Amino acid sequence: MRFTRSLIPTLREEPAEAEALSHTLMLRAGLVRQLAAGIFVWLPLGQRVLDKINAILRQEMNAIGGQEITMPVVHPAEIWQKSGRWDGIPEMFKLQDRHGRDLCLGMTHEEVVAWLAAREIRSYRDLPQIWYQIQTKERDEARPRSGVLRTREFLMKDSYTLDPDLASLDRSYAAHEQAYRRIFQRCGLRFHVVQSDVGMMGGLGSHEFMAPSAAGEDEIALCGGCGYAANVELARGVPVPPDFPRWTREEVPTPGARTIAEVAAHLGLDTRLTIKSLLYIARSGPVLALVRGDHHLHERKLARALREEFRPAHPDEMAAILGAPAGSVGPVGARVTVLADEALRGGSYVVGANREGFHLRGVTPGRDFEARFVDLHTVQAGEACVQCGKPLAVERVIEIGNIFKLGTKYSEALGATYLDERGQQQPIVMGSYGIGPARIAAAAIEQGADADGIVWPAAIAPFLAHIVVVNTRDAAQMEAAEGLYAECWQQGVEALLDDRDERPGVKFKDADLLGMPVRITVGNAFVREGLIEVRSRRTRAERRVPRPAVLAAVRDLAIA
RNA sequence: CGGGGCGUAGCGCAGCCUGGUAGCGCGCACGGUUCGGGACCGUGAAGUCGGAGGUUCAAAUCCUCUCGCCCCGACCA
Repeated sequence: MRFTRSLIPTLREEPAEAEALSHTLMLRAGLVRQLAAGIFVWLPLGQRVLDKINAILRQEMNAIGGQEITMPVVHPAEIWQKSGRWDGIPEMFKLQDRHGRDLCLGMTHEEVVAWLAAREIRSYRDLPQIWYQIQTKERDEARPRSGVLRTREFLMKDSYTLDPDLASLDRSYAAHEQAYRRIFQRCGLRFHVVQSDVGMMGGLGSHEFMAPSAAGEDEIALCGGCGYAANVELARGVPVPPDFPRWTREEVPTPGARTIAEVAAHLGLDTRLTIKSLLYIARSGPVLALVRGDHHLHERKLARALREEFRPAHPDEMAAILGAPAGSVGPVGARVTVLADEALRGGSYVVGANREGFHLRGVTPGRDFEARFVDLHTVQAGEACVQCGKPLAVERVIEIGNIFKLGTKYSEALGATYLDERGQQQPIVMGSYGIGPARIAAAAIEQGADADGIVWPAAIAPFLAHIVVVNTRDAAQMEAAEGLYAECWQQGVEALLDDRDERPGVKFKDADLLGMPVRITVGNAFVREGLIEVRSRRTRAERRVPRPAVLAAVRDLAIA
């Protein structure tokens, strides 16, 4: 690829709309352009990155027996109505055809896979199967953000396993986990595999592949001692308990104190000696959820404990149900269901008195009020690991892949069954597995970039080598560069030739911004001494070598 | 969906408060001088000031509505 004949629109300045590092750099390096909120055009260089990633995906999926197929983007409503997912998913794009038939745009393909399996799989002899595709997904996200990290239209490698039973599913699932590890390793990413919430997907278990990055939307808890790793939406930790004072239960005035911080300051206490009382309205009635004053309630944890729909109470409901405004409510004497975080068991705390401007001191959950103890608080760094007791670390991460054990939910809904060895009809056991190639690209940028621009892992770089001709009007330089360019491609080294009639500084800056692993410079050293400069983008190590040694130096530095 | 911010030339921004018909830097085109880390001089092209309505002799500027984009939160199959 020659720069002068390519669409590589690099930007000198940071685009105003970009906040995340990867977003800024993808725009500046001319990889993508945004058409609308969460909808992107992939330009030639960005497309090459996706192609590299997709090639790795295909290799590793094929290696575990995956068969590539392509399913449609447009789906009839019927299959989603059968699975029960037609209603209640706000992210689903819905439309009608000219006859008024309901259709939707595919946000995932369990329904189509189950439909296909229902028609084509008949016997246990047909199982197991692994089907995958690399295809566009459409999700009307409430808030697209961070460049290509959360978009409304995106490419996804999604695969689906069909197995006769749970033991076989476990094998398919394990094969995927191993394939995913290889994929992310080959893409040059740092990542963790963590336990995750199965969410509304329903299912028997799931894991997420998480790449550490400040731009991530998720947080995970990690134990350096035993390897425990989980998304904070379900990660459990044991907080260090505070020293409880010996106090007798009594009501104390806390005029004007509305927040935990104000109450604690007013009483001269550590916030860890207070309890935060949060009122929710569930379908079956009001629920008071309690966490320690310095903790945050995780609503996904509350959702798992309640198993019904709920929402935060409005201020007037709080007053009507508990007789006090938000800052003064508490569990003692409250005639509502009380859920208390397990960290509160056995301690002695300050809680709201359900009387405006007053709190109760010396309250022990379980003794002074009845409560169901469940895990509700969001793990914080430093809490003890539930498995080994070592302190947990909390890291911000980008979700680059996930794997689900689905079970028979979709196969039963769509009638995907097989006949077992005894001629009995059985539902097919399914698994589903996803990877977002754009997120791999963004995570690679986030993890590798330096102050000058992108630093691509060699495996997914648009090109391995970037040839800079210092002076394109010097015939000798141009001829040498052309020769090197041809030789690179002949030898399987994909190269970009910057043949623009620009000053060297411009070309060096762009080379750094674009981030190819190796830069080859043809300039004065060649004119004077016949030497070519070969330089590593990542380490900045540079070698001056005679022409015949260039390719070897390129390969050498690309690995370094 | 709740909260906040921003829409002026391809990009980054000023002008708006205090109305008088648009400007700077980069980029782009042409000419010249330069040429190893985003050169310099000169000339030039390019803008329905997001859109609609209103106030006014006059609106980028004031008012109303509306569309779009970004950020925080909720949500995220």
